[in-house]
Amino acid sequence: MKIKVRIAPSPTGNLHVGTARTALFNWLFAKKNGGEFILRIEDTDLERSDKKYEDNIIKSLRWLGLDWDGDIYRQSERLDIYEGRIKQLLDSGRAFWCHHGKNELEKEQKEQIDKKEAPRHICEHKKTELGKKKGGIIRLGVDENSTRVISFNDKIRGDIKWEEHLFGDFSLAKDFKIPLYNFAVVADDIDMAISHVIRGEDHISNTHKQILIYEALGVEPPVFAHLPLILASDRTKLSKRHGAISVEEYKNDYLPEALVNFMGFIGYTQSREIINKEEMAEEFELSKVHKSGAIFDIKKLNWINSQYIKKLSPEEFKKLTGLEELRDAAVPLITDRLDKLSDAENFNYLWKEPEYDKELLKWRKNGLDAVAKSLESVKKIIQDTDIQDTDSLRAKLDDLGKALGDRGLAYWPLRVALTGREKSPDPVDVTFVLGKEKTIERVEKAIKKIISF
RNA sequence: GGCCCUGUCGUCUAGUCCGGUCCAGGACAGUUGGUUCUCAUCCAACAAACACGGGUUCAAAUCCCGUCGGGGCUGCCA
Repeated sequence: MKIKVRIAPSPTGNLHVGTARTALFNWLFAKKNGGEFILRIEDTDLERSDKKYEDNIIKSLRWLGLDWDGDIYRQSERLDIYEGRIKQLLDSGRAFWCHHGKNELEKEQKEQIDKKEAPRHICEHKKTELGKKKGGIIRLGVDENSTRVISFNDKIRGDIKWEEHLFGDFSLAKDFKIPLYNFAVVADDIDMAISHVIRGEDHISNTHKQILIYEALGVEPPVFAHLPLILASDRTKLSKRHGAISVEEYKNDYLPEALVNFMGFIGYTQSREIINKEEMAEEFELSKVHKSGAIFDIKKLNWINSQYIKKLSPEEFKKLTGLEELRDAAVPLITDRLDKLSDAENFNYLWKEPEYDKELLKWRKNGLDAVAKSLESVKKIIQDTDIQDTDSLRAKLDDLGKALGDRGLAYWPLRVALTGREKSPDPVDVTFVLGKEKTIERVEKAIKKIISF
């Protein structure tokens, strides 16, 4: 059997991280088994679907590197397929036009819930000729007296069973060319010869309905596998109120490789902490996917991201941050201490004049006069030294520190003069990046700050 | 309410199928210490979990029963 999987997002919002994770797992499964991975846009809900979301989904999947095979399928372009299948169901008598109004159905279900029953609806007139279209809806007939148990073997969870009489008739389409989710999915998966349906856990309860549709259509269902959900920190399904949920919102701070690496860990234990998707694919087994939901832990993502940032080449880093003017030597100073790309701004003293209060120049109990003296000596050292030779500059500053009886008195004021910050990389490295001229300029500026009050 | 899924450190998890090697291991986060002018890195250490109750057994995180908890679905959305 040819392995064929799909990711089927609906364009009602930007690409959700949950959808992205599902896409990744489908991608991994396809790669591992030499199968095909298809992208199908489920845009049957005309009111909520929007082309701009479709564009975002496509763009985001590309950004993540989750490339699909072949053309993009859109349900809105496949209406004939649904019409054919819905007529087949109508002709065989498995589906029928239901004329109960929406309100009537809702009222009935409410009463059932009050009576502590499973909400369901069975049309009495499904076999009658009343069924000619007159503003009704097409539903699949389910035998309310059935004693049958519908079951499927989930590749992640094992057998999942359902008693057929527990769910009533359900809706398939509003019209021949207006299919509803459960029906459209089945019609498409059949037409596209999907072999494995790998999707989120929230679809488990749709699966039995879909199996009934396969059955009515006389087609063998595919293999199903339901991934655990991505949870927010309050353990509920990740949604808008939890903040960043679309891939879009991660693009400024995170590397796609890092996000993919992280998503690979939501519901799966990879053999290494840092692993790319090709390596994940080699080891991927559906049976090893976890069953319980996992919280989206941004701190772990940050750590993974920092690991990837450290490995960035100066060219890559400059391109990603737009800091094209930066000297290559400055890049590792930044990337070694970065979680999120946008935090590169914290190192702007490498390309901008720093501003700071002169009090910051003080080292421990030493007064500003001692600081000024130290800076004068430092300035002299820098003037007389080839600063590209960091070892020798460091040695001279060490000597100064010894002479002053405190290494900090030599290093701290210089560091603040150059960066204007409490925390920064080694001032010797910053000197190297800034160059002799700029360094002396900033040291002089610091001295002036002190003596000009 | 009904149905379905699920339950090991704060978080992600290893171990559960085939009970002993687990007074439960790793990673992230946290805390402390070391290196150090500060930060980061690195190193060392600390704290931290088998949801609960029964049962089976010489022995249970692992098997059985029950309870409780969490989540999802319950649409003429997907």
